[in-house]
Amino acid sequence: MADARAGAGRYHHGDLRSALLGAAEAVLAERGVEGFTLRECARRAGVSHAAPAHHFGDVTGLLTALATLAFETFAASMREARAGRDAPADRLRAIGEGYLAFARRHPARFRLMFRRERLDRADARYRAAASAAFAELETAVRLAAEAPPKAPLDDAAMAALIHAWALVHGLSELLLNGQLEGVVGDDERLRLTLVPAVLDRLQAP
Amino acid sequence: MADARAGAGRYHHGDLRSALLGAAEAVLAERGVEGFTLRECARRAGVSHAAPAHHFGDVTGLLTALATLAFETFAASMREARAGRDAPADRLRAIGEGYLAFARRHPARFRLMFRRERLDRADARYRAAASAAFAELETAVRLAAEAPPKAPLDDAAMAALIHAWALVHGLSELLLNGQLEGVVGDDERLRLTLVPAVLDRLQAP
DNA sequence: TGTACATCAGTGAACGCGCGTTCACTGATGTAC
DNA sequence: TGTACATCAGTGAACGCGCGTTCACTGATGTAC
Repeated sequence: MADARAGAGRYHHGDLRSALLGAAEAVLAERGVEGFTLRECARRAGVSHAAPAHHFGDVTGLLTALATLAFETFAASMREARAGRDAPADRLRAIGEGYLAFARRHPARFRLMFRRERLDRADARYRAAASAAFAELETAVRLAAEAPPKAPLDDAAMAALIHAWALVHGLSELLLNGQLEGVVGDDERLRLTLVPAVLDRLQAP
Repeated sequence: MADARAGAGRYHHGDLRSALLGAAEAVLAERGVEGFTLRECARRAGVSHAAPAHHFGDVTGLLTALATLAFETFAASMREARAGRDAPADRLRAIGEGYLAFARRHPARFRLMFRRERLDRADARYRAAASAAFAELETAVRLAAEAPPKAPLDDAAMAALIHAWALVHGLSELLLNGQLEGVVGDDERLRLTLVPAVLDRLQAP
């Protein structure tokens, strides 16, 4: 019978790729992109420091894989938030909630996804995942702006899309960086009243 | 007669503090916060690598001083943009333009200012400079929302303030990270039509 | 069913690198008398 | 005007650190026959 605990004392790990991604997730959450190192990931996966190169090549490779997974979770967060909200304005607002919810729940992943450095943005899987996530937002804006499903967006609709994205992205950034604490003070008021009020502005494109 | 070129071959530099800030500015612009090191700053200032500690203590000290200067330039950028624009809606829009203009002109400084790590956000001068910059935005929103100059903002006005900040901040981030390129394609259209159209949304709080 | 062999996954020692920090020092400047 | 001395600014050698990368290796797995 095979050992149920994958990798326990065995020479071959069995599923090192997944184990490394899990470890990397934790390192990223704890130390951010800046403090992220391959050696620490290997350490946590209980494997020699040269092992990750086998699966991901280098730091960029591992982080790109991580960002790809993050984009998938991100898209799922928006998809879940919009479930059952059929009116276009409701749906757009819900997408905003899903966007923000992900940023708050996974700050390190969120910051990673939108970086330029240490990420291979030309990677096919990364691009696909990023596009799929963005499509959630775009579709919601299209519906709210009553734009046809496939045709290129005209200036007004495109401006509405950029507005929606910038608004919800900026809100995420400001919250993540703790910038709004200095402005509002009362955290309850910020969370329960102001943030929802700002998200309301997504309703009318 | 004293040597006019400060620091030329002399043991005492004369104005090392300024020279280090200048060098640090360049290092930051070229390598970003991540690639920022004290030793490189010292190298560029033509001074031993232990010298910066004398003036700034450590990396955080130097970066905090740099961020403080950046906030001052940032506030100036908004002040200049609003000069001569007296109608409240015009003024708010102009503040947005100044905000964005600074972000585009000084991406590394912009990113530095809003960081949490490697920055002493409790530093008095840093706080003062950050507050002064933020006051530009707040005042413009107050005028546009017809809120009294000193009293605390009510929910609607506060939401308008956060909306304005998030919008313009998010737009800056997305542009800086090149996120919008994949969406719009045509750079002219983005710059000349869409960004102004998004900034227009600052007019009605 | 067994054997040989290729392929793959992971090891561990070694390398060179640049960093921040420390520390005794030295050269310059300013001040007291 | 001169001298002594304290203070300050900057030096340069040394330290330890963790990193990424390389490389010959070894142990396990799978496949061909």
